[in-house]
Amino acid sequence: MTRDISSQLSVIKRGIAELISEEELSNKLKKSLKTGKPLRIKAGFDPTAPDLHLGHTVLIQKLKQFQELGHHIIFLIGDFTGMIGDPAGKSETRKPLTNEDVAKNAETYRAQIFKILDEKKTEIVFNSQWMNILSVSDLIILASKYTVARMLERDDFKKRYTGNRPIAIHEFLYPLIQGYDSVILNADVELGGTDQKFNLLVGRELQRDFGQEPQVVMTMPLLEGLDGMQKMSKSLGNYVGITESPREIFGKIMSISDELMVRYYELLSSLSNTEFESLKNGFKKGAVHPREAKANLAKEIVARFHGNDSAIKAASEFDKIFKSKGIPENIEEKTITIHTQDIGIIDLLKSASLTPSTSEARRLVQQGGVNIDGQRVFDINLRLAANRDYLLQVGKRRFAKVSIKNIL
RNA sequence: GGAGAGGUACCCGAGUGGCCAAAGGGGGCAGACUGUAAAUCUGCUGGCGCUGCCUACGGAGGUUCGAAUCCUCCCCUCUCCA
Repeated sequence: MTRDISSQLSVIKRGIAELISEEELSNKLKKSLKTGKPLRIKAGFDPTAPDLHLGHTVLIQKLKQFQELGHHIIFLIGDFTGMIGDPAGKSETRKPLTNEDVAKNAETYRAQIFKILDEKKTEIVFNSQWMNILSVSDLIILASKYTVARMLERDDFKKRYTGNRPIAIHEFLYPLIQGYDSVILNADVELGGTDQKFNLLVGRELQRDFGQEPQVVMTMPLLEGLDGMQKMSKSLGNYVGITESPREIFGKIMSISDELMVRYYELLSSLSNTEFESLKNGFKKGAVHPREAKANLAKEIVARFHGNDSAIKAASEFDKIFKSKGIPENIEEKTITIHTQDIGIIDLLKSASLTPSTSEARRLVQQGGVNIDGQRVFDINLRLAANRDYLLQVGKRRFAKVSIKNIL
């Protein structure tokens, strides 16, 4: 910890949504510098969704910055809440996670976050460690520290309450449990998305009740998903998973709107503030070509998770397919076995899993979305002879080399 | 416990006996165009043995030639009262 307070603060504050409060943080940093004790930085994750996406990395990038400043990162896996199961409001019953699931998901997390964080300097904890041994009376005491009216201050509770939508009792316990985690961990700072603000603030109250100095609360903006409207989430399908292939990640970044690209630069790229501002202005004035800027962003992000070479390859592959209308390398090869001399195009598309249903296959052919050996096909009754290979293209980006073998 | 409102496709949301595989919007997919899987425009968007058939409007029965729409019971959500 060699950095002075103001330079630490400028790094920490970059890109954040809210800081409660800067003064408290500054005091904590001062104390830390004086005593040589790093600050304890907490961030919690839900193990029900083991796959991290770019939205999560906004937060993890911030943790990394703290880490680089020499502070102690505590990565909390909320396995206790995960094992209870998901809150109400869902029509389908969700099966609660088993110990095995949690362990597996935690392993996945570990592998994923250490693409960004330094493994040696990161502490991973599970809140089941202390929640499992909390007695009912302890829980009731915990619950007595908060009121319904205060719970209803939380925006989504309020919205549901006024919108006549259900709120299950245990949902009120979640903020309390999360706050209690901060007490147990003696957190100095807790990071979360802006949607976590309420929960994080509950942590402050509880710490005060338990005689601790309240944690500083820092929220990071929620990253919009690929649609640019709703927050990025797996269930909405508008996400970029960090374990996805370079080609997928690159393509998905290229598919975002120009407007959203600026936002992604702001929250995801490692550009400095001044670099970001100049890019933003250049874009506004038309000096920066949006396509090029987007490709650079896509490359940066692919490189982060797959390395530089993969990024360059993904970029050239993308150009090949979409700029020069070429075909990618490494096309998936499939063999279809039939018992007749030939096979109908619709059947083939379905057998090769290029479409989920025959109806979908029909629609695609009728709409001109299917090419065979570079030739567009419109006839849904077209039959293809067996014992040869075909290059199938469905839409712009689904390719397959299909070999049809007949066994009579 | 009582009274009332409601549960529609991936999501939101219309529809109160046949013209409803169900308006409209969002999302998704495809095509055109292009600077990209941007933007914009157009089409499509339950399944299948596809000019027809099957499944579908919380669940199970019933009335009817015919039901998302009417009746009965059940499940779930919300509001007010206790």
